[in-house]
Amino acid sequence: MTTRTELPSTEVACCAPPTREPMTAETAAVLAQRLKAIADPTRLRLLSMVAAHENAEACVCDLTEPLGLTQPTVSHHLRVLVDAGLLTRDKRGVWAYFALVPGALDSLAAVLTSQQPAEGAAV
Amino acid sequence: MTTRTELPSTEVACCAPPTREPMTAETAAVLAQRLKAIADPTRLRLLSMVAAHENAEACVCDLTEPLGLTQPTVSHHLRVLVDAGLLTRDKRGVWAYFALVPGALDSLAAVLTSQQPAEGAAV
DNA sequence: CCCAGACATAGACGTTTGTCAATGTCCAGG
DNA sequence: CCTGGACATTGACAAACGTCTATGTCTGGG
Repeated sequence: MTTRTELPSTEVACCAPPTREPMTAETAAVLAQRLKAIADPTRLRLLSMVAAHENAEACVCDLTEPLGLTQPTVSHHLRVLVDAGLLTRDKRGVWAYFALVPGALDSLAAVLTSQQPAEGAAV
Repeated sequence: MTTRTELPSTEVACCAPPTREPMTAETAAVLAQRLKAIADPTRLRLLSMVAAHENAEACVCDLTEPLGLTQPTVSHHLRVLVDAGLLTRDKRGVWAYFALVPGALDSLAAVLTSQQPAEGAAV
């Protein structure tokens, strides 16, 4: 830490002071948790595969085989995506159908571009 | 896996077949690696703090104190962000100045919304 | 009533990640 | 030169993560 605090202006400062307010630690923690949900190759492919279906809806059995992973692993990743508010689970009969939450990915992307919290769009 | 392969149409299918091509494993791996760089509370705050400066430029000494972390830890996170193509490092004299790469965050966000690789905008 | 199949959960294990203390490197001043 | 300060690098360690096997739960059919 440079001794930039309460010193006369003769002291050298390495950079200019901030003009805007930086992100809060709490906001960063919430955003990071949501980003962690999609910062995984398998989960990105799962999202893509669900989106590639006709009604943006797919069941586990169709998602397991193309990934080359076991069923419990796929189930685990799907749970992470559901908990992050990116997918919805709908169990009809024996099968569980997963669908994209409309606008969830877009609101996440919007936070990155605007550098604004946009707390209202959170889960 | 359901026995949906090479069976007559009398077999029940859990969901409709995909209409579009899902994301490649390689594309998912590259995207996930870039997302991992920003899927961390400390790094999100670092990006925000750099962006909050006047010229979108800041040195390590100004970033360490508000985070409450040690200097090597901050240096490590900055390295991750530089490697991910989100920040640039400019060492002038004794100090190292970090600046946002214009459009880097936006191109990352654009991939999420469009669900398209957009490889041309990669690092 | 029992069985088979679809999916979830629990526990275990190797790998990755975030953090720190200690040390190295480079630049500017005296 | 030699010293102090800014930053990077290394090594170590605990926590978190991704994956698997084994098992549980629930539903529909015979």
